[in-house]
Amino acid sequence: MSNSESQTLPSGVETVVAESDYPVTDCGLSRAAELLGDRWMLLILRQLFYGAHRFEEMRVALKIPKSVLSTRLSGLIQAGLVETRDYRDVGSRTRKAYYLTAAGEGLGLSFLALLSWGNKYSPEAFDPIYPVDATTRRRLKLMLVDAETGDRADLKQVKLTRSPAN
Amino acid sequence: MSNSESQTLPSGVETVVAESDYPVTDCGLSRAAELLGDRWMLLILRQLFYGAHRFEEMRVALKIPKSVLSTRLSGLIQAGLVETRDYRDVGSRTRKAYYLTAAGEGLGLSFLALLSWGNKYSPEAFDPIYPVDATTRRRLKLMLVDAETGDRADLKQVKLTRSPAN
DNA sequence: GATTCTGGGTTTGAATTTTGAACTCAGAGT
DNA sequence: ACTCTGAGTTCAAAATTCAAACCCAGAATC
Repeated sequence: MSNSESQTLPSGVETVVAESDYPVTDCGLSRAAELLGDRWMLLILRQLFYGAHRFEEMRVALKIPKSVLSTRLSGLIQAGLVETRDYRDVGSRTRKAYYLTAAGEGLGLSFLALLSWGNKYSPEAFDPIYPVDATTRRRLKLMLVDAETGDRADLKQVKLTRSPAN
Repeated sequence: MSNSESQTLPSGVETVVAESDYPVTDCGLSRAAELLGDRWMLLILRQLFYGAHRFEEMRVALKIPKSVLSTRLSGLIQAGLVETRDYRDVGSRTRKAYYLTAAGEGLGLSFLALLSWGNKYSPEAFDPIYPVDATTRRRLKLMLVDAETGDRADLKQVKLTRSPAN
């Protein structure tokens, strides 16, 4: 219990906390936690990223109860991460498929980060999946860089701040 | 229901799926979902990132029931993301504080990705927190790059693959 | 050396959520 | 008219979460 200015963190990360010590209520992560803090959300979003768009497809892949899938998808729609589009298979009536909106797609980087973390630290990461560039086929990774110059930055050097100019 | 080779995804992302259509069981994301797919885990980890290491500190900040905090912390320890260290305040006996291990710290990038996503897409991102470089104070962001050359890559160009050489 | 205080828990029973199975609905095909 | 299927909804049982009460150890105080 110390500051209300600047604080060095375990990771070497430093935060500037405006007035309160804790909770450091960064709305950003709270929002993410609220939405993804659920046994199924991440997995459902993964299905959408990977190209499973239909209710039944997802239900079978995830072995998720229909009732839960239904309410979760509604939630995602309400949260603006998912939208529906009609489709029609021959011999079937028109049905709804689920697609990510821009906000949903926006989670792409987070997904890659989590995927890479999971590969690296899961006890037995058998047969992991890597991101590569679709054309060059070269391996890709996430990096922290200066927002303007693009200079490489280090996670240990990260400080979280409230106002851009500080 | 189509391929078993290569697949173009909604985001323009393409996957190479070895033999099965769905589920594309990338263990990486499954692991993350398993651990973080809980109302509290992300928030607890955030506390640890932000420098709250003591039980009571976290409990108050998050308004989380003691019993839940207790079991979650045990879970994090078992999962290898958190370890305890003893500390001693004057006038108190030795107690345990919780710190991120290397695996825990490894989630740093994912956190920044989620934070940035939350800031960008939450309906009302009041007073968001940004990552800046601790010394230069310049704004930082996450970028997808070629793992070796460091050339900038595009999320739309991402393809997920199983074997490094493909 | 008995008493109090506090952080860090565990226990408990009630409230909530999740689950799986059964049921519904709508429209296409036969 | 009847059947079939994807996409739900409903419902009771099971699991989980919650808040409050209780416990425990050791430091300080008397």
